[in-house]
Amino acid sequence: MRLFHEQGYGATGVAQILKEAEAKSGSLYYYFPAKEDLLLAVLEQYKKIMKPALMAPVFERYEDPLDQVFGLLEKYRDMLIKTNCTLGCPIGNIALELADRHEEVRRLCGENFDNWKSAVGQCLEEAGDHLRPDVKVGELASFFLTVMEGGIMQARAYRSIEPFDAAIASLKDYVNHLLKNNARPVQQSSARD
Amino acid sequence: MRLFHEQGYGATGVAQILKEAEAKSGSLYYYFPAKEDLLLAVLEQYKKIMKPALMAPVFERYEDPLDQVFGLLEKYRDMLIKTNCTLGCPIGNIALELADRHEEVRRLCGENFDNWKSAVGQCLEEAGDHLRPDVKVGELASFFLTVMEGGIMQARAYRSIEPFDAAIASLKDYVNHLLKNNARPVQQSSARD
DNA sequence: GTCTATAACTCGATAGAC
DNA sequence: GTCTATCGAGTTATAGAC
Repeated sequence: MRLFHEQGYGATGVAQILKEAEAKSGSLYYYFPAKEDLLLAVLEQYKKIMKPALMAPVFERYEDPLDQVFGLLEKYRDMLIKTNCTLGCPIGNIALELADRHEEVRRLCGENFDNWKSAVGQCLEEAGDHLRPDVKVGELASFFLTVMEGGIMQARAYRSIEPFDAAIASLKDYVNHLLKNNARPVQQSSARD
Repeated sequence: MRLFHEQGYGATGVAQILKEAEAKSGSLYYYFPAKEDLLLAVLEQYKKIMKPALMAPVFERYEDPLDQVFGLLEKYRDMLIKTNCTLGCPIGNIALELADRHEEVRRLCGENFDNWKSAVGQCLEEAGDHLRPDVKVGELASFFLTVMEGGIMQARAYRSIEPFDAAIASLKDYVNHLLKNNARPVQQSSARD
């Protein structure tokens, strides 16, 4: 899981996996008939842990559903900062590297994205009272994913957090335009965090 | 250029390049000492042709600068449609695959992004009269790139144009919020095209 | 400058002993 | 189930003839 995230699937050799896992090829291939099966298992694992390991801790820290959503984006920002803007979203990486060639991989990336958007969409539903009635929650959740993935890509390409922060700032600005007039606006910068 | 775009850098073997180019290894390595030098040349080539080959034809078709920008996005949509949502942005692909490992590659991806945003930013400057005075053109241009790249990623992961179209629709909605009240809004769907 | 042949190495995967 | 040894194909790159 870690190596695929850090280096990508193709660039990670089975030999390195065996070395860092302190396992032998016989053992690995007994459980995973091919390298690709290992990737599928990794993607299944991401599906399993996304909500309990990634979202739950964030959602517990905030009451307001919009704070929860932007707190989630902050998690990805933390990862960029910690890795000097080298590590991106593990699903997005795999999707761009392999979605065209391995249908099963593509499907699992889609399911991970679905779960991500479903969780974000749920927050937006809860914030529905503060949103203008014509706002389509599903499309907005999809837009959150789009902006996050695009922001991560630029952060990695520039090896700088700046374009990611700019993307989130624009997203917050947009969300504020979608709020009813009497709603408390989403704060720029870390004032809300 | 084509093979790196279709398959990625790592997944494209020198042997395949030689075969499809009908060249022999001796010739290739005479001009490009290593495979990576070929990639650098490809990225330089993208820098060269981006404006004359990609942007100029679009910008000629439209008078209104906002039409020009969204016409450019439509070009990427065309590519997704033509390839059944398998081919993405060549620069974004390379950036996510190699930005962490090859500093020179990363720098060239950044320069390609810079040029893209500079061209989009110029359009936005020209549309400045219709934009609210507090709109920061540079940040908005960066947001266009973010949304486009994120939209392409989702389109490829779902092998469907729908999430891309949804992303562009949200972006248009946002831009309309940034327009002065007397400005003609950007049209959703193909009404403007 | 371009050719053929191949070196030197890594890749994913397997066979067979234990 | 796990081990060692290794297969065969594919990789990037080079040497040397022309």
